[in-house]
Parts: sequence; C-alpha cells; structure tokens
Amino acid sequence: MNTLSFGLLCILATHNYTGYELMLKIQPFWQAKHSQIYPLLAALVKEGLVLFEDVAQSDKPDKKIYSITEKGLNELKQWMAESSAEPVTRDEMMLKAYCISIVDVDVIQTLFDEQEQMYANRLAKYKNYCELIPKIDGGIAEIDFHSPQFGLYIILKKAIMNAEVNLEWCRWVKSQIKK
Amino acid sequence: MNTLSFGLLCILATHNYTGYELMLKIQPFWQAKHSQIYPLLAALVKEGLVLFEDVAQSDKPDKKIYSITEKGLNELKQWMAESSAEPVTRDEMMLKAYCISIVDVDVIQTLFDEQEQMYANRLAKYKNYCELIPKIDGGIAEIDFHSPQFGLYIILKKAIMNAEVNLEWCRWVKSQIKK
DNA sequence: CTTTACATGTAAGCCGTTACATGATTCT
DNA sequence: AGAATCATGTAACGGCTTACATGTAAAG
Repeated sequence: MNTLSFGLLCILATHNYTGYELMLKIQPFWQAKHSQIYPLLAALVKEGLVLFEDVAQSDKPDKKIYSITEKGLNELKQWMAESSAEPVTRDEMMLKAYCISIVDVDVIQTLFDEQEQMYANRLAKYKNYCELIPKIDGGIAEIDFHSPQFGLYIILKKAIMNAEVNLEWCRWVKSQIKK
Repeated sequence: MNTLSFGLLCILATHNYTGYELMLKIQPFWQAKHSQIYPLLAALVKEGLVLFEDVAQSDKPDKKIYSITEKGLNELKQWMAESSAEPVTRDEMMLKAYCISIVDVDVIQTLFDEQEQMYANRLAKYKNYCELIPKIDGGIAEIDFHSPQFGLYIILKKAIMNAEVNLEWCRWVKSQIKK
C-alpha cells in the first residue's frame, strides 16, 4: 500500500468512479498516469479494499466502475489518522532561480513572464472550479465541515491562495529586475 | 542529462563544492540523496561539464571538490533559456483533505494542528536563513539582480511567502471546523 | 482529416529512496 | 556509549513516465 493507493481510496470514499475518471480526479492533487493507476486498482481489488462492476457500453469502450468496500473504508480511516508526510515539490524554476544572475536580463524577463502566465492560468482554472461548487459564490459563502463538499472547498481555497501568492512573487521579481 | 544534473550545475555555477555539500545545498529546492548525486557527478565529469580536485584530509574523510567547466557553463546557460517544466507537488495532506468529512472532528483537528506546526517550522527556518544574508534586514533591504546573491534572495522570498500563506490556510480551516 | 475524449491494459526504462559498506571526530 | 557530522560509493527496490497496443465517436 503506497500513498497513491490511499489517494485512490480517498476519492472512492466520496463517489464511485472508473479508473479513467479516478485518473482525472486525482490529477490536481497527485500527478499520476493511467498506466500507474490501473495496476494499483487491480491490487486493491485483490486485497478486498475496492470492488468493481463491469458496465458494457456501445458507443464508448466498456468500463469498470470501482467502489470502496467496508474493509477499504476502515483502512482508509486508519491511514487518515496518521501523521502526514511532508509535501515534496520539484520545481525546475527554483533551480534556475538559484543561479539566475549568470544569464542576461532578457532571458530572466522571459522566464518570469512564462512563470507569471503559468500561475495566472492556474488561478483562472481554480476560480473556474469554484463556480462548479454551487455554494461558493465569489468565495464568500461557507460550507459546513460535515458536508462531503467541504474537502474540495478547502483544497480549492488553498490552490487559489497559493496561485495568488506565487503570481504576486513573479510580479515582485520582475519589479526588482526593471530597476 | 536530467533536471537534477542541471540543478547541480546551477549550484556549481555560483561556487565550488564537494558532492556532500551539493547534496545539502540542493535539498531546499530538489530533494535528492547522496546515492543519487554521486553517480550523476561521475557522469558530468565523463561528459566534461564539471571537473574535480582531490583534497586529502586527516581528521575527516578525503574529499573531491567539484567545479563547473566552460562547456558546463555553456550547456547550463542554454538550458536556463528554455521554458521551465511545471512544478510537481505531491502532498499527502491534499489527498486526506479531499475526503476529510469521513473522519471525526478530533482527527481533523489533530491533522491540521500538525500541518500548521510544519508550516510554522518552515517559516521560522526560512526567516533564519534570511539573517545569514547580510543585506536583508527584515526583508526591507534590496539586492541588485546582478549580484550572485539575488538568486537566494528571491528564492527565500518565495519560500517565506508560501509558508505564510499555507499557515494562514491551516488557521482558516481550523476556524471553519470550530463553528 | 486529424485530434481529442473515452476506456483499459502491459512493458521498458528512468528517477528516487532505502539499505549496505567504511571510518574518524565531535557532541550529547 | 551512542548519535550526529563529514565524506564517498554501490546495490536493490519501488515509484513514475513514456511508449506500445486497440477501438469508437465526436469535434475542429
């Protein structure tokens, strides 16, 4: 049982999904390709933590809809109560930033323009997600922590706060260069 | 040539270091163990991008001091001008947050207390680093972007901004739970 | 007519962590 | 007496990415 396996259980704890849908759902929190997810789902089935139902489709390929078992939910709850490992970030830009003084101003400018654009895109994307959650209008309305929507609500809040502060950082760096 | 190899070149572009020192220096930006770094350094030597000097020591083990070559600096500058890959973050806590509503309030409380403590520790650590850079007193003084210290300056600024906003997020989540 | 979305799976290879191996000095 | 720091290296294993493989339908 690795972290990604527990991540799949987390998502199945809220709703039933196909492997393909799980891949799309877990993307924002844990980058994983389908080639990694399908074998893990097979292992979870073998251990009796999830089960699946075959669904035949005519227009699209047949699919398997996975759901979490009682045993799976128990193991998940146990894992939830354990201390979390420190987040790991690998950011190429931080390596470049370390020796930024060795390149020309125009190269620095381009790098930070791109970086700013990336964070602006993220911010727009996350703010878009907000509109899909009915109860959040402009981030003012609050969701009760007992609600199953609470998880997505706090994650989106964090994603937006991080994107905003990183955008701000890019603009600050650029202001330092111009002077 | 993978990203970590370029990361090592970035650090060697500012100063000469042993493999052991490189491991310590790169930790904050790219988590890597010595077992990964030593073979990469050997490969960089083979390609003529870095070279090393043997230094015998009596009290401590003998060491190799690495420095970047002209060829290494050229390849680094070329890489610096390329677009940066998107940062990858793997945060166990985000997986847990997704289905946070399935556990009891006291479990949520403990998880976010620990998370808050972690970000508080990071913030303290980064603010400590600041005092080691002479020109930053409380983050007010500015460093010219031509200075080799500029890289560390902007990285620290980002690390502090991120730690602060994540701390704020932890406190906000906890305020949502109490109500 | 090509790309994207849906849908599942395997194989090869690189990346990263843990463990094995050695050894002196300093701190607790 | 045991742990931490400095210092280098290899081996085994698990995690993640890229590529191989197949097939339909909708959208550009």
